[in-house]
Amino acid sequence: MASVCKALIGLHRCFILQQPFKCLTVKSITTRPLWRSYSVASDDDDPKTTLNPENESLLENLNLMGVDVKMARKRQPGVLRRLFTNEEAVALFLKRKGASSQTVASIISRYPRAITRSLEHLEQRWQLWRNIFQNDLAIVAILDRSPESFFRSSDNRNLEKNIDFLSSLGLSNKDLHRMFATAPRTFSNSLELNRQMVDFLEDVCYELGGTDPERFAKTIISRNLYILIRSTKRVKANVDFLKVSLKLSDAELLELLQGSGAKILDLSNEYIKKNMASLQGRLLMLGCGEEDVRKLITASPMVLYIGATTLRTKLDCLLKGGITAKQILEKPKVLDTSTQSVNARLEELQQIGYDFESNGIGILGLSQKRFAAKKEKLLPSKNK
DNA sequence: GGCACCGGGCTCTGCCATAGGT
DNA sequence: ACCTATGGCAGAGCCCGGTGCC
Repeated sequence: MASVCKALIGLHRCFILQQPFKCLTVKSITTRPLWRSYSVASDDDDPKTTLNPENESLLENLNLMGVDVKMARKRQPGVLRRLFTNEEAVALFLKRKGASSQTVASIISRYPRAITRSLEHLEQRWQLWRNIFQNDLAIVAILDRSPESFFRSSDNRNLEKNIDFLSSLGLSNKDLHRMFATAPRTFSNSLELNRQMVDFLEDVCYELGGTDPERFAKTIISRNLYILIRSTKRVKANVDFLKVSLKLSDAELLELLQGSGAKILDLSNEYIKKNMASLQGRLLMLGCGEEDVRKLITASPMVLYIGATTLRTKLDCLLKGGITAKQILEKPKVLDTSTQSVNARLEELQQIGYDFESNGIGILGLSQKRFAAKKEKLLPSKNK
């Protein structure tokens, strides 16, 4: 069978050699690729379809596998024109790792280039991931969520170098694991790109008069695992924006960035600006001073994470419940609670006659468990 | 026991543009 | 001419509990 296949491939090559074919750039495919009888489109008048028709037996195969061919075509049309692909081997490989047929189909639909990877490449890449994860299913789950992260790069050596590099920064295994799980794209970045971000962070530290740039970079990355999938341009814009708009000294900015500010560094720059403006506008309108707002944001940069609309509804909801802007400034943690929870809690507390003026609003920012316990304690005394 | 402070956990893809290779 | 690999972007919060102080 294999020899027949080989012979056919040889024949096929002779046939297609006259064509300008880049379709044979199968440098990474080392397992036996599938040979197919692809029919040249009958409509010879159209040079496009004649020169680059889709591989019909591939389409058939994909259809049989339950792949959404329409989606695949939209995403990576070139893959459907390839003469040699590995869909069967890839599917088998993934299934052996515990992926269901639906998962496999969904992965290929969303990232068709997956079927151009060789078995050898896959085994290697999988092994590198397995050094981080305990079992195959954890990896399958990530592939199912984000096939592109796993399949986009064909460079396993680069993946290896990235792991080495990130480990060398002093990131713990736990951090690496979380990064693989939550920002897998990081590992498909070129080593150079990741290095650029780390260099950039270290430069920021230097410029702000910090003394331990390596620790600074490590801290920010570990606090914000998404940072490495952002552009330095974006992060720089955010650093600059925070510095100017919060009127921070170098030392203050340094503190902020490696503290709670790290989490908002990866936000889109326009978004962070919009949120800042909206927050300032609202609070000033409610009679807060500019300095109050500045202090609030410096102390709880996470408030900038909240979109303008969410913030507006949340503030409205608090105010309607009788909470004052001043109380919110004093206990910004309440903004950490979802509008839904805030609403529910306000209602529950109103029913038992809770007085925010004398008891404060801290109760609104507790975890569900602590809130329930606290409420439980309030009840009997109220009923007496 | 109660509170404040703080940090951590979860989570984040799917698309487009383009340089560069054949 | 066409394809691959890679960079970059928009999108948009909430919850939990340890610890230490009173």
